[in-house]
Amino acid sequence: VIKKNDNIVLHVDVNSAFLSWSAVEKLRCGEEVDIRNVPSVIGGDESRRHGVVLAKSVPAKKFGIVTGESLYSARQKCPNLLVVTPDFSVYRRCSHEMMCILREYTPDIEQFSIDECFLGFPQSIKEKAEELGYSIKDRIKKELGFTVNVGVSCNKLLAKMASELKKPDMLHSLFPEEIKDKMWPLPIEELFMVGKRTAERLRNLNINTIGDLALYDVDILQDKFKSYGRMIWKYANGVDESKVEAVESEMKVISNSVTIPTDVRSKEEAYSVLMSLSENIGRRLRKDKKCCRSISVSIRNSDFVNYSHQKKLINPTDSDKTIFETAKGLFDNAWKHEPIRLLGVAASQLGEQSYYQVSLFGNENIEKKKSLDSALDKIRNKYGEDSVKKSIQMNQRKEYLIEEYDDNQ
DNA sequence: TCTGGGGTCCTAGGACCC
DNA sequence: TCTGGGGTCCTAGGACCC
Repeated sequence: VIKKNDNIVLHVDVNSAFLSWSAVEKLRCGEEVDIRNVPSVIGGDESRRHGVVLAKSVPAKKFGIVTGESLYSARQKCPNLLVVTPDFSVYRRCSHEMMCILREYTPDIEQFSIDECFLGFPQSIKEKAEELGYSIKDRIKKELGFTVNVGVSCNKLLAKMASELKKPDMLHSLFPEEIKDKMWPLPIEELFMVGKRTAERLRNLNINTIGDLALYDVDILQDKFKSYGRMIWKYANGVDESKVEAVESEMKVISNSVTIPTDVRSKEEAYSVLMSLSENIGRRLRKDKKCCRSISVSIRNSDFVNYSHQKKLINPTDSDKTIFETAKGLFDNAWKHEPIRLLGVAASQLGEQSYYQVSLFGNENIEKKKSLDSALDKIRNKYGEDSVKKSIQMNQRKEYLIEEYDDNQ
């Protein structure tokens, strides 16, 4: 039974976002070549082991280069590949400029990621929906210099699937009556929320296309894939009851992780990294006026195996020191004494700072920690913090400062 | 010089309580 | 003495998204 949805939803998706945005920025700065027209990718610094493809140009795609693969392998496919360093401040700016334009069309707008968003409209505009989509697409191209794909349908899932159909600089509709022709022939992994692992398991059931999934027995899917089975079956049938959420939902987790340029082998080195990660988390918590009630530490070893430990806190906190001390303890319990490639710290079970402050009692050191953290926030805001190296120097300095406030929490 | 970083959500199993 | 089940909380791990 397909539920009828009374809304029109547009999905706007920037084509090769990072690459397009870097291209626009380079042209703006007077560079001659448009990197969109040559085999190019956006990729990180391989010497810091950030060597993955974050976005690719259309010519690069013709060499079989895919997002997420290593630059090493991308270069083997295309020896003359141009690799461009990402510039996230440019991306944030371009994203913001696009969102400002989109907001002119409706207040019912949900940003889904840095380069995607959903726009909700009343059913009454249905006849003009495509025209509206085209004008949005062309206006972004004209005013901002990059192209987007637009999907038009009656719910978010179908609008998103529509915008993925053929790229770049295209608009597609995907209303329920078009599902059979436009969506069902696609391979199963092109369905939103069906990744590599699920695609493999579905293929073992002889489910190869989205249509195969749509027509499969939902009870068997539910048995094998639990709630996820029913969800992807609904998606394959174009059913999605979720609303365009114009109000930003509260962040549930704040995390920070880093691939270390060379494997960490000692506890002390690991502690230094955990300290700067903890400070980053603490600062962001305080900026959002939030406290966390749970901390987790993740480790990726040199064989790329990940594991993590987490711990619920007795008292919610936004203190660098408490986060760090907890992370240190978690690390000591988790670490298998093998070379470490990546370390991460995450704070979850977030809640309002003010709520926790009134509900807290018996911890007089909170105010002391607060003043220390806010003093350091000011220093960091003034001088910036970025590189792990620089942070480690600051950490050592902070180590001294912190001794005076140690309360053995 | 092969493989980033930041998120959301779900499940399973154990502890503990009634 | 033995057996049982439901509910909640916590942790670890894994799927997916961009």
